[in-house]
Amino acid sequence: MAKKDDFDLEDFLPYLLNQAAEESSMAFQRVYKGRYGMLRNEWRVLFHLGNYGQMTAKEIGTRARMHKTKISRAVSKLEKRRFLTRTKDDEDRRVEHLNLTATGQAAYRDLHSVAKTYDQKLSALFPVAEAKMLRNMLRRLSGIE
Amino acid sequence: MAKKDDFDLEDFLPYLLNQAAEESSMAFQRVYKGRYGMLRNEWRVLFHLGNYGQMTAKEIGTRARMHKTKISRAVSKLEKRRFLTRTKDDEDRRVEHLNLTATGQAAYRDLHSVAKTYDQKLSALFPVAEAKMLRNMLRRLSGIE
DNA sequence: ACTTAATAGTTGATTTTGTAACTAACAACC
DNA sequence: GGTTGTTAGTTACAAAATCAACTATTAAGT
Repeated sequence: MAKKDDFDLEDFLPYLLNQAAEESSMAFQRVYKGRYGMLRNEWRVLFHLGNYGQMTAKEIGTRARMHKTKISRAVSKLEKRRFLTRTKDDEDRRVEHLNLTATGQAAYRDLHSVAKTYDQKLSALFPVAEAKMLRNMLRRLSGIE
Repeated sequence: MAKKDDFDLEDFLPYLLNQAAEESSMAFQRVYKGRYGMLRNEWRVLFHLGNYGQMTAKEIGTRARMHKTKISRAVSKLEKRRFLTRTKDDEDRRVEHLNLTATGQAAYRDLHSVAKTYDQKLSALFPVAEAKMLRNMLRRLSGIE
């Protein structure tokens, strides 16, 4: 019996995106969780600081599109584990500048290298041009309103 | 100052996938939440039953890759709201067959049509061939182990 | 038949998230 | 300079996810 409708749940882009996102996050999650007991938000904050250097919580939130409470909690945990330090801005004392400690940087380098390898493995599923196109399409989809 | 490393966080596929998934889910979430007070898991169960007809919780879990506790709770809520009914299997009385009620089917049809329209809008961001390729790539990424 | 293992689904305790209200600091306006 | 508004970040409480333990039923091995 053929489907009476041509639009199948498994063609629904948000669904496909979710499945792919979840599946592809899993393997990597096991690494940062296993090695450093980190949660996803903590890893994201770590990665942003490692990648872009000193940032404020606000800046991370804007870039990563994370809500400020997520960042606040992630920063607290990372601070408790001595992965980062805070320093108040002199001119605007509401603002805190976040910096990775040596420990944090080591963790970042480690995870960065795992991520890079993993990304290459995923990308290798497709021809180079297609993998590049995929990234562009995903970026485009992220910018919808 | 150029980046010292060629691998940027914003190129990381799991990250891009998550952003795109989250962004594209949001608009649709507002609909099923607003119209029917549903959560994502409830919508997923509803959609599976609407799409494939009678199923067991186990079958839904396998197809949608949802954990059984999520399904159990989603099914309870949908049952409470009279969107579905359960019937015990005669041969194996552990198994419950789930079916949408008329109300459930109406909700499904409504949301299905919204999803279809929304999917077309998303797909229209790209040429037809590319949109098709995107789906294929996402399916491929979902099947990684 | 009887013990052990496996399976479908539920429940409860803990962790994590989400939402909203909050503090503290700055800015703008009059 | 005092009122009002805005912004950075935190905290408290409710909602939801996770993980392990649980019930009930079936299957398998002896």
